[in-house]
Amino acid sequence: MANAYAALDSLAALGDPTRRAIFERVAARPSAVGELARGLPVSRPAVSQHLRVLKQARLVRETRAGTRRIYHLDPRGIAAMRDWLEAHWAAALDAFRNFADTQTNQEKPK
Amino acid sequence: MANAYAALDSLAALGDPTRRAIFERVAARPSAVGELARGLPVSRPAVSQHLRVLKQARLVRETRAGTRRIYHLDPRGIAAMRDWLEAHWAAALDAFRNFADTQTNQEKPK
DNA sequence: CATAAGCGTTAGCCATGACTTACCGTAAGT
DNA sequence: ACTTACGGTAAGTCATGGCTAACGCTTATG
Repeated sequence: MANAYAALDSLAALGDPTRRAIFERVAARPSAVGELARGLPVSRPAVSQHLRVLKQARLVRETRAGTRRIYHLDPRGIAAMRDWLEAHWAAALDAFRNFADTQTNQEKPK
Repeated sequence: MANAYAALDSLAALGDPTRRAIFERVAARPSAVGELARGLPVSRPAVSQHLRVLKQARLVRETRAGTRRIYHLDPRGIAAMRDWLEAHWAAALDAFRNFADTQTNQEKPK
């Protein structure tokens, strides 16, 4: 169940708002560390530490270009989250229908 | 705008492993608070507090049945996460292709 | 009315982790 | 070789939040 753990890591990683901001910037365009730090209210080492977490969660990958590291998205982490979420999405609908059946008294329709 | 924040709340809420455990149990079957607490290594008030966070994130909803509160899934939070993730899933693939192109050119942005 | 069951809430403790400063390694330019 | 730019790492501080114990409210049952 290594995939399941990867999905959990992704969720935990994106739980932090600063990491979400970094993730969305990297999603918009592959960027270097200093470049990301300049557009955020935190220091460069903080960005570096966040990128390490995102990397461990398989959400980003780095490519060295001279002294710079270009970070871009890693589809693996997103795919793991996507699979995890789709499974529970199906369960949510099932449970909801099941619950709605036993509640068919005064429930207002959409 | 409200939807975007809802998606972020969902991600933050599921970032905690205990909340994920509670969420998955509720997803499997609508349950009462004490019932959930008995199957988890934390106290009942802890479960209650986690359920409050999950409720604010639109991931669960409660229904009163006598003195008990039955918690079941709320599709809204999952749908918000799903939409957010699908958007970045598409961006991930785009950025990935885009990155592959600039790799052959050795261009540096900005 | 009295008792019990089921939960939410509060107060407080404590561990996790997010952040900064300082430092060191590496690669490119002069 | 020296200097500059870029970024990962270490150490230490501080706030966030997850947890428990204690309390009170509400509803069912005798």
